[in-house]
Amino acid sequence: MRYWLMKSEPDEVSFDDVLAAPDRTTAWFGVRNYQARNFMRDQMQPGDGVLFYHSSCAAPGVAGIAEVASGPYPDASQFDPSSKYFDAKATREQPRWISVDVRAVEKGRYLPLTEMRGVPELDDMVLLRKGSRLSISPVTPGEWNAVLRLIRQEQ
DNA sequence: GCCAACGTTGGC
DNA sequence: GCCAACGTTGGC
Repeated sequence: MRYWLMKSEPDEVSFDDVLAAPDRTTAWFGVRNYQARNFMRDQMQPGDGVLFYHSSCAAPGVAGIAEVASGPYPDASQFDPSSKYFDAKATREQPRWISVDVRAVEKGRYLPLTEMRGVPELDDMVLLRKGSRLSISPVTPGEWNAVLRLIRQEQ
């Protein structure tokens, strides 16, 4: 069992959107970075823990807890010419990009990035490293436990 | 809107 | 295979 942090722009897909979706599950599409793709393809397993992170918004932070809910499969948006994620070099026979399904599990207190930066257990988090832009990054068990403790704190 | 940091592209 | 130019990410 591994742990991950996955970034989503809440204007596109927010944690509440996933909570409201059928089976609280959504396809994670639009990843167009090879390192992030390889994490999904090679390392993610159904049941892995996911920190659902809101990026590119007024107050970036962890919006909820989710889990990986499928194995990898081709990202449909790469084949759709009307999608901004269309990739002319991808074919059905040779897909380039993949998705996994993600299921919302628990919504706690919103944990802002600004607060995360002050938490000693999170000092080495990939997310917090200078210049880190990965949309999917690994989370250690220690980091996972620290984040869960924080989001379950009373407000 | 700015801009640092990083990834990708393409000429050579 | 190098690397400059360009594009993107994402916090601020």
